[in-house]
Amino acid sequence: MAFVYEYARPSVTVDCVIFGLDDDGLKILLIQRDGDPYAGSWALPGGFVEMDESLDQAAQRELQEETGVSEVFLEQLYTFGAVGRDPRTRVITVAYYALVNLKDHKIEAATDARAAAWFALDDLPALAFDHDQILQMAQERLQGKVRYQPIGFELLPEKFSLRQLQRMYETVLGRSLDKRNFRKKALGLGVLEDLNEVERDVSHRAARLYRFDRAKYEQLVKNGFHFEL
Amino acid sequence: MAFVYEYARPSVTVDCVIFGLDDDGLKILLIQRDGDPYAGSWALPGGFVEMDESLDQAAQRELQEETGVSEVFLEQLYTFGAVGRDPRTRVITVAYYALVNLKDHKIEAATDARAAAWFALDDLPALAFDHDQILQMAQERLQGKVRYQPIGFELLPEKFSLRQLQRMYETVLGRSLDKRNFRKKALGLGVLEDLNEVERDVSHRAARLYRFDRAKYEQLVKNGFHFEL
DNA sequence: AACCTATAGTGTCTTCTATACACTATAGAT
DNA sequence: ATCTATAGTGTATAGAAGACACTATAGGTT
Repeated sequence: MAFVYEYARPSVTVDCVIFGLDDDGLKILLIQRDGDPYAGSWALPGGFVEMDESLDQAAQRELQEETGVSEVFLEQLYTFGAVGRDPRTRVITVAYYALVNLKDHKIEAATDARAAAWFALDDLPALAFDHDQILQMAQERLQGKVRYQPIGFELLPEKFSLRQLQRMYETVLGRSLDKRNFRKKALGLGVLEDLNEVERDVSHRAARLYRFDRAKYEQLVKNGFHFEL
Repeated sequence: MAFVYEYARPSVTVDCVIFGLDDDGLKILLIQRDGDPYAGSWALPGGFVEMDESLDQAAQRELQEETGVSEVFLEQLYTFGAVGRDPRTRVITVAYYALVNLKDHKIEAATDARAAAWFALDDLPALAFDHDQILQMAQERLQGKVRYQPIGFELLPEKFSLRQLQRMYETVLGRSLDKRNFRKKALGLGVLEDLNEVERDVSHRAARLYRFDRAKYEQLVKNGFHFEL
């Protein structure tokens, strides 16, 4: 492995853009940096990739260490490698993104972060490094992807009503959808399992609850079905 | 920059999947490796990222050095970082892909490669490292992307007939398309400039020639137009 | 008990888009 | 003059997307 030391080579980090949904809309998870550079600034959770872990594993580990959030479905977003993006030295970062149901994931700041917190997308602090660029690309990817793949189900609780599903789509897409057309289409996809249950303790007519049937979804995809919502 | 030496950190390379089109169909550009590991094997052109160049620049440089192909529009594909993908040490590779018109790009093997050559996709040699995986992902991306973005124009010469355009789409998508419907749709997009010229020296009725109007395309995209072919 | 409020749930019509499909025109070769 | 290979053109049908308004009901309020 001598060549590793022959020249200075770029280092590799991972950074995670974690989207969460609650009644106020979309949020993202940030940490407050403890060490230099950008000490005190808010940043995406992330850190250096170790020799004995894959990129995916590194992203999961850093997310867990810095925020306490674990077991999320992280998807690779893009790799950022501009020369000056870290003021200290050359750092290439592989960015990941994920969607989580905000209520399922309690956060706890840890180790190399002062704090971890959810921020509304329209009320963000200044971010360290080029993390604003990374976030922007993540939002674009999310909007593009949610239209033809049912990734958005990660944002919802296990059991959800069609209204919750519609609001999630409206929030992510940033526009309103027609109720009847949405329901027709969502049910027509054949990946929602009707639980024969209704909401409880709501002061209006209770909605039926559904579950996302991932097995049926994967079967349809295998047969070449093309999703779109 | 002391920390670079405190621990062994993964190295970073770039690899390029270059698709070319000629009358026989889709080809990809490979180099024969000169040094270990996999000496003599065919592989995707690529190499280590230097400290003072961006990832995109590194991909362009390695492609030029190893194959003589330059000035192509490289797009980032995915970053591969499994622990054992290079037998020597830990190497993370950022994969790029591009489409070129085969006749415009004469290849010339150089420096750290024995040879460079185009290979038909259905008649490939065994590839070094995990390059078969990278290639497979590139093919999937290409098929997905060609349907809703006019990237395929890179595969054609500057001036082309609608027949050439249709054959290119058929080749990439792997299925045949209806001539009249294809022409209707292609012309309807409004990004083809009619050059008021026809083919020369063909032993049949000569086809009109068109040019891809990138400026018009970008203007339409900016106004939220959603392409699909 | 009557009423209020908030959301659930339901169908039809119109418009647009995708697809299937067959013949005439013409440049160059024979 | 004829042949060959490809250019170029329009319509009809089927399916998908989008617009649109009312009745039903759980719980709260008076």
